[in-house]
Amino acid sequence: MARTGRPREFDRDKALNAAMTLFWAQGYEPTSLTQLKSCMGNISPASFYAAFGSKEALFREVVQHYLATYGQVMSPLWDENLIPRDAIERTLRGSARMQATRTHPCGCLVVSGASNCSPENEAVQALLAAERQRTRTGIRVCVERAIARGELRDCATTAALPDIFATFFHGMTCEARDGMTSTHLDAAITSLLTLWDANALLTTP
Amino acid sequence: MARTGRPREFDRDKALNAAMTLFWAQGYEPTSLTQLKSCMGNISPASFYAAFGSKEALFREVVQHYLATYGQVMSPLWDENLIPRDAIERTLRGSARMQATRTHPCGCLVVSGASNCSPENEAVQALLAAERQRTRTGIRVCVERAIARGELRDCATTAALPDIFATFFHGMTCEARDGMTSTHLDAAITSLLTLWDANALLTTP
DNA sequence: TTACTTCTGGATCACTTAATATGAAAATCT
DNA sequence: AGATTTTCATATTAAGTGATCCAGAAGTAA
Repeated sequence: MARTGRPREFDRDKALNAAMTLFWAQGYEPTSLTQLKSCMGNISPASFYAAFGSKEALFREVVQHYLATYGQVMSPLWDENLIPRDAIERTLRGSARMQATRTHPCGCLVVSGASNCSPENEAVQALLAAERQRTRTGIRVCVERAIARGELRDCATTAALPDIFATFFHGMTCEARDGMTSTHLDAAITSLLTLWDANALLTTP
Repeated sequence: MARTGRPREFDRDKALNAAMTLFWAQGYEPTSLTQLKSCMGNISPASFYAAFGSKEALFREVVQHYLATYGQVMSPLWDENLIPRDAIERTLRGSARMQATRTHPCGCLVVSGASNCSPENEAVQALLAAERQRTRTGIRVCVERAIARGELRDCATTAALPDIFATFFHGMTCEARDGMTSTHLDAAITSLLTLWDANALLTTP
């Protein structure tokens, strides 16, 4: 795009990554422009606004970047080549490991990125809420597919499975941020999945 | 205490309740003094600081008030007269109904009250984190008591039950705030508890 | 009444917020 | 070279932040 003119002195990708880490740790509102500019390499206000537009625009870009990288732990949910149970198990385990890893802030940015918001930033909150809804849909589709494929009983217990998985999934953010280890989360997932297996149907191999 | 002098013109309890609602909906940091004073009956800064000390002091009082009222849905957890399974079921169902009720902000104040915090307000965050830890302990004690009483198998699945319940419990805040109804949460709890029953032992009546 | 205590309203504190304006510096293209 | 384009650093904007201060009003106790 910008072939001519003075090249920017800071690395835009590195700056975006640094911003993501800060937003991830503190959330949208408590993160100030001053903190952002500082962690992005002491860039000036002019450089910031020229490169990213505004705080909200930067946050939206951060969310997209997050979804394209760390958020990919959710991708099994949309992989129709996977057996539904596998898709959910991989998603849960992958997300648990990711959220509990200490090389970056704990928990999920989509869950905790804008959980405290004043009315004026409703749009930011809605952005993440929509993404969470997408996740719920993905889980529900997986369970319905399992029932349709005859891998899961069609009963009251399995009808509630999507809500259980979604609630558990979103709860992991709180647990991970409060220090629960990946090992503990993984054990909980193993135990939780016996709820699936208890309602599984035998499939002819 | 204050027998003499000019009596305050506003109702301190009503003001505290109004502040609780606002903190509950928006969280600690995004809630400004201006908003607080406004919702507390357009009281003046002087009146505010005389009655509550500071924003943080008010928040701590709000949390105590919350625990003493809405937070009482957790009390079965500490009632040793209840059968452990009952204690957990009542806590989950009571909390689900409370969190999804629309007469006040959705979700749990202890979970979402300070989830987005800058470093300078770490103390506020720690206050709620300690309370969440208390809940986890309560759940764990219940499960351990059930095992000790011979009502629950002692195996890997049941060892993970406390973490499952805690994660699910804290996840309800996200779901309730995103609009999940009490009915759906209740169905999820019913289904989740089959995980307990699948590992229950028969007790001689 | 008089003395004392407490609350109220308004002005104001120093500071931070997100966002601009300006002019010079540094690179590319013709 | 010279013209153009873009970025940079500094200063500055207006509004909002939590928190104080003070004069006066409104009550109680003697």
